[in-house]
Amino acid sequence: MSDRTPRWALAEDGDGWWQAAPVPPAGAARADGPLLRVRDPAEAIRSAPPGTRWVWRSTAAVYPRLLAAGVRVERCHDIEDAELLLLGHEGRSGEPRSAAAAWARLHHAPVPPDPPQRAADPRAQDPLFDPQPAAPLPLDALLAVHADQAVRLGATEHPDRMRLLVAAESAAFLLAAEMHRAGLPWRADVHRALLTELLGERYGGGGEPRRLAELADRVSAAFGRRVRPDLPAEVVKAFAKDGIKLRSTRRWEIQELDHPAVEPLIEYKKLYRIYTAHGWSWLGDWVHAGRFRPEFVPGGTLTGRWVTNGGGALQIPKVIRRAVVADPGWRLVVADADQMEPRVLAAISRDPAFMEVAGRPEDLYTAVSRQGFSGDRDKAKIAVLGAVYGQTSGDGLKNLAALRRRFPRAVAYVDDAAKAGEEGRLVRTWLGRTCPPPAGSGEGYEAGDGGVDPGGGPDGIDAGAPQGREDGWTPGHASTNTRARGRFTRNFVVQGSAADWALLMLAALRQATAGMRAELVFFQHDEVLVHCPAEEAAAVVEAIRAAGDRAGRIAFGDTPVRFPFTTAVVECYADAK
DNA sequence: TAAATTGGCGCC
DNA sequence: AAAGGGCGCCAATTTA
Repeated sequence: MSDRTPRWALAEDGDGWWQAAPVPPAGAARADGPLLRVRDPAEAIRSAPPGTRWVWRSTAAVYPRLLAAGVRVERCHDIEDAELLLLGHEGRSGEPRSAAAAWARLHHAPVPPDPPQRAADPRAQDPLFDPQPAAPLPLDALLAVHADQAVRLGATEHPDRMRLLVAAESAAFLLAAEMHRAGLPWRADVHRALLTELLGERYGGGGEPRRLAELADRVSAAFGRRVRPDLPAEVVKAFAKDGIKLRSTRRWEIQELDHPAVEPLIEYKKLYRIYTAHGWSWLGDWVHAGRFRPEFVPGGTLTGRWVTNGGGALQIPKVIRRAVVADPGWRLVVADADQMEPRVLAAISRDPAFMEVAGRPEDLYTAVSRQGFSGDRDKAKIAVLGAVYGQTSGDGLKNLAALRRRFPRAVAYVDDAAKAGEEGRLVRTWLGRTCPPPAGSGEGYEAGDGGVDPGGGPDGIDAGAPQGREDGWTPGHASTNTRARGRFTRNFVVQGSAADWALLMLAALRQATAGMRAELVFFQHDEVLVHCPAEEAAAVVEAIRAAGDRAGRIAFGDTPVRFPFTTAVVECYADAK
């Protein structure tokens, strides 16, 4: 990837002043361009050419205040995120990733530990809020780290892919800040009505909801004595008294039981969950002025999926989505990538038959079902998911054999990833995000080339299988932990590569909507919500379709695999299903 | 008493 | 239908 975009660096100098300068060409010691020293970083942005890629310590630390000043940035290079990705690729996950730490490593100085993550503030509307507080790094030091990162990016297994990953995740941090600022439209009045409808009135206006109390009473009545349904130990004991032995009180364990407590107990669990996780107090904490503003963290999981801090934004119960309503005259475009993970598996495994199936203009599982599953879509779906998740028992295992016959390379790809994990090696996503070493593998992890490469390349990173590991791994004896590690790495390459694709898709969509009034307001693994004026909805739908295609081409090159969306234009999120 | 762990369940 | 992967959050319980 040749990047002719101008690059400027921006750094806080510690006195409340900011410095900005063009990034010198590789090899040059010092910028020959202007050196700006300003009070307001927005001023620096406005002084540089439009489209500049901004090199800074942390997007989350800088960008909110730029947005508050009315300044948007097209692209950036987030030093601390790049450091995280590079350390991972080098087999050094867990080493501090702050810019200061990167600088210290470069100069063989004592490496400061990363500052602890602060909990999200429900009222975080303050643009100066910094989720990653850290000592500022002077401009020259930042430039030195940036130059070092450029060299290390060039030394990765697939430099072009890795640069793509770094650029895309940097864009994702820009988007995350923009989505936080925009907020998800949220009707507190609708939410309140919904809660009352589901849970009943609260005793005394703020106490336990009536329906919850009634259900708890019914559970007690069914057992003939007082049993609190939210205490698993009490529930297990109560069932035992009635001659039913339970390993847990999980819903799937109890729902088939023949006992009068089961029905009210399951209903209680469902409503209790809503009450505690998305009830009245959640509403008071998280919804202000008609918006829910979670803090999105791109790449917050090991696989590269995003997480959110506070508000449980990625676990909003479907029933609560009734409260997500577009502004008057506006719409929500809800787009869900169809079978994202199997399509990604087709693209990364290069299995010809699976790619062909994933390129047909129809439901992927239906297409798979015609290849050795005699049209049984459910069986085909179970087999595919079982392969991706590493299912160890049940129907998935039976159907896996049929899948392996028809799509040997696709199944071999995930099997190889599982084997790598069991042998203590590292695996990577398509763009190069790398899984951490197994717990207990200690210091000095040998990072080499590799990961899973069924194309016949070098056979992965050689971990050297250190002795005395906590996971009990020894050659030839697959422990429970070893198998779990295999399931993790198996899933990692698919879930992670899907997250790679999603990053590129979001970056493309963000770019496409930059000239519109439309705003991305929510993202959840394979689903994106855009809030836009009704008259823009059709253009947004098309932009999403194009972004999916473009992401597929940029990530995986020219393959027959398609990445379609199911898209709905609605006023209320709950109507999208 | 505070921090860490557990059980359970919401989402993908 | 359940069980494989990834999370966050809550309440209760255990540990330090």
